[in-house]
Amino acid sequence: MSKFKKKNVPTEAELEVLKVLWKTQPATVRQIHEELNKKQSSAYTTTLKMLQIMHEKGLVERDETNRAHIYKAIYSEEQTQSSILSNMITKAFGGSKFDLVVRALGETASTEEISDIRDLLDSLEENKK
Amino acid sequence: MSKFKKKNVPTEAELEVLKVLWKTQPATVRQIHEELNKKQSSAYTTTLKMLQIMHEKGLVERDETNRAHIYKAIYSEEQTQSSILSNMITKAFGGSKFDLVVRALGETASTEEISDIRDLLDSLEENKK
DNA sequence: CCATGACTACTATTCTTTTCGTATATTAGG
DNA sequence: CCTAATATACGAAAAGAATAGTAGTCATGG
Repeated sequence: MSKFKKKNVPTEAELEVLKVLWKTQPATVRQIHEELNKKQSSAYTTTLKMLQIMHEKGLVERDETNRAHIYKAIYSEEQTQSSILSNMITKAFGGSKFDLVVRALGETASTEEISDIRDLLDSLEENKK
Repeated sequence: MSKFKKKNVPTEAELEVLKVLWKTQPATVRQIHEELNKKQSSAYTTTLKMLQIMHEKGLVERDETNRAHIYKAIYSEEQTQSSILSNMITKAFGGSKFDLVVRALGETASTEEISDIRDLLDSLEENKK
């Protein structure tokens, strides 16, 4: 019986790294770094450090067989989005998932979006059968 | 014409303060502090400082007429939730509100929740007419 | 074989957020 | 009045996140 589930919510910079990983799974630091630098430049060691920290935290795993370690995200994008969401529901929506959806759809939902959501609900109920 | 809209996303500690304010609008630092301490204790000046910072940032306004300043949130809980959400949609959901809703409803939506959402969608379309 | 380039580890710096101590002013009770 | 309680302001320490520099190692092409 585990005491407290370690919160797996990545920080902002970590999320950027994860995005790259999700696109091109196992990857070396070098590859990840190049990809990140397309958006905004930083030192190679910054990316490296980031990966090392994420490894300690258990956000990524790596293959150390060769000199250049090869990284993979441990949690999928979907899983991560879910944990970000549930963290947020707790902190900013009084624990109510419904409130979050209301707020998200609330003001600016287009007619099209609305029917998309309807379809989603339909398929959710299907699966429940 | 304003250049860049200042992001109004409160930090975690700021959000805690805001929650108290939304419950018992205008309030003194003392009142806010007592309320916060029910959850977790901290120094009075910590709460004070928090409010001062939030004031500078334009998250709260205050009445300085009397010695004990009286604070009010500038943005409603709904507005704040919206900006937190849109911030998050940008950063973690590739800008897709739909994806966020999918993720939120995805796994654990109960039958009851689903029908609640349907009702919500109905009323959204009503308003659109 | 060895010099050069590329890799990891470690440490330090910077920036932001959060927390708190101290100084100073104001108010109210005895 | 004057002391004790309570405010604000200010500065700075502490904690967390992000960035970067340096040292040492490995591997490989010339």
